[in-house]
Amino acid sequence: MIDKLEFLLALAREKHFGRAADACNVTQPTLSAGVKQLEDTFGVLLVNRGSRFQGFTPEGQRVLDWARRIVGDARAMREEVHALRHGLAGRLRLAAIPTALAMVESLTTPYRARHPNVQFTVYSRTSIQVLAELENLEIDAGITYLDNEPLGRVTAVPLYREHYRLLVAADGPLGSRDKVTWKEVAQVPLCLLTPEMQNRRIIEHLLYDTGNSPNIMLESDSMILLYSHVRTGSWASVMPERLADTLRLTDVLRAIPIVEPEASHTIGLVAPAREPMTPLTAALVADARRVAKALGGAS
Amino acid sequence: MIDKLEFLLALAREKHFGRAADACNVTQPTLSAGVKQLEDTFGVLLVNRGSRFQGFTPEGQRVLDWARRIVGDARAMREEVHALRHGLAGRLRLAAIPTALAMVESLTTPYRARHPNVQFTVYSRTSIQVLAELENLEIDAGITYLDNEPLGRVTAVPLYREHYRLLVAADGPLGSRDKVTWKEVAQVPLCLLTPEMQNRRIIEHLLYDTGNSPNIMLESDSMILLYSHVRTGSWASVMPERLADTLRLTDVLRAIPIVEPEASHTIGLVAPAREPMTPLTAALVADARRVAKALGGAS
DNA sequence: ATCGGGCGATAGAGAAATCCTATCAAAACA
DNA sequence: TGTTTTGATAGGATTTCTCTATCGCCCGAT
Repeated sequence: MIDKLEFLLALAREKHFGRAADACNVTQPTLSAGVKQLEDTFGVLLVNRGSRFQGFTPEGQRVLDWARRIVGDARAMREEVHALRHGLAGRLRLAAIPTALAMVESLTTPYRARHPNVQFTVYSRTSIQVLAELENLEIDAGITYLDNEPLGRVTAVPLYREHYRLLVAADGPLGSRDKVTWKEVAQVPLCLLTPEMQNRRIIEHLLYDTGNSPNIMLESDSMILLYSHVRTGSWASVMPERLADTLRLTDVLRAIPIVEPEASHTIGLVAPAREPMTPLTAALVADARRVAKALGGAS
Repeated sequence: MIDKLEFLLALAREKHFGRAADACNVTQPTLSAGVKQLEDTFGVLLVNRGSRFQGFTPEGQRVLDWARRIVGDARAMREEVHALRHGLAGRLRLAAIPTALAMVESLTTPYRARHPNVQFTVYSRTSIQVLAELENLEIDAGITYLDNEPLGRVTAVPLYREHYRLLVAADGPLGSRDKVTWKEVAQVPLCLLTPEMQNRRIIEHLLYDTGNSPNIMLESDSMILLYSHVRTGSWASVMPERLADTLRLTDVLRAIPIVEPEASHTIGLVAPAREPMTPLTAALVADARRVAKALGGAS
């Protein structure tokens, strides 16, 4: 029964019988039969299909909600019983938005000190993907914006606030200033994330609000690519201050506060709003609260 | 998987492999194998057995908690999907303490008017049993004291308050009085519930507090037996006023308020604290809130 | 000490389910 | 119109499940 519900979850995220089957390590006929069996026991069609996957019926949606819950609980049960015998162990699957990737270590390092047998998998994802994968139990927790997208059924722990800075060489454009306006920044050629990233959209929005259209010289979905370019001193960028600090960019570049307006957004940890949480996730949330205090709350 | 968890639930309430197997409609070896399989997948012993059932291990207790939750959710899922297709239908299993049995109709009657396809099973149980069976998912909701036992993880809806009256013929002992004290009542030979019932313990406690020892002429766990005796006019009893009214005892007998102290206890509906509830239970809780208002709240 | 009954584990056979490979039909795409 | 993609179906092998029958153990009674 529970494995059939897992089929449904896989189908929900893959939207494709074949790929969902792969994800479950079964063949496509097996997954088809599993879904069909669920439909038989409920006496209701769960999936709309016309020679290809066409989404879930209303009943399917409800079953999907329950499936997420039940499958999640079953996993939490296994994990908890295992933890009772062998202490906290297993793999914690995280996803973070690119601008938060550099600070993940401030969560994982103290966590590992406390629970050395826990392994990590950390994905770089857009804020949308973080929430979607959290929903589908593909990850245990995420690090993303708390104040932009609607969060859904999650527990959120604010970690810090992004304050935006112009990263530029001292002898570059505006490099001698103590503060700059968004209007001025819009004149500077910039390196930014690609537009599917919320950080890019936030910054773009602030730039467009000045009435000017910014000049994005280079864009990438990889922070390490942006970092290596900006570090040369020949490219400018707009970044959260804490990120620039963590990357040691402020050693070689100026990080100039951008005003009018002084925008900021909250970044935090999100975990499924399950009660109780899995032991691994619960420990992470507890650590996150401690770290948030160390980081000066969400200030 | 889920059916194995059901085995565990049955074992928890029957405390006996054979009887638990019967309750699950399987043979004893099948249930034994199911439990063993759970133990194998978790890699932990769940049940202490020394040629007979000796309770659960600590890990078994935790698994049991999860099992209650998962099995309950699975049932709720089935019920909800069924309700989406065919409207509310099925069987609502209730348990009420004896002194509340007569008022159950004030819940079931409006419920049935709204949802004619729902069938009822109502058990007469002690307040302890109500909570235990609620815990083990043997019943969907219960009607019991809200202010005496610790309730545990339930949602409670207060329905009314029990105010105690001396039921006695007009020409019987104290029959002409407008109010009596517990001390006086302690002198009267009474018909009461048996001592495992909380109502009996409440009344006995009030009587003993006067320093006298009451004279319990007749006791039973059956309300209809008490009713038929008291109705003759030759036996006296102490009952909640609303109960006496519902049973029309006040037509033929006097119901004299008992003071010093004017004790009262709250009776209410209790349902598992599951979010979301099963549709049948949710509808019952909604009705209970309405009925509570009609009854004048918990006053 | 021995017998008898209750309880749960074990063995083995038959039944049922699950899962796979191979194939098919329909729709989508070029 | 041919090709590809997608999900359903058929048939057979394998695994899993569940039953009957029986055993071993503990306990209480004789």
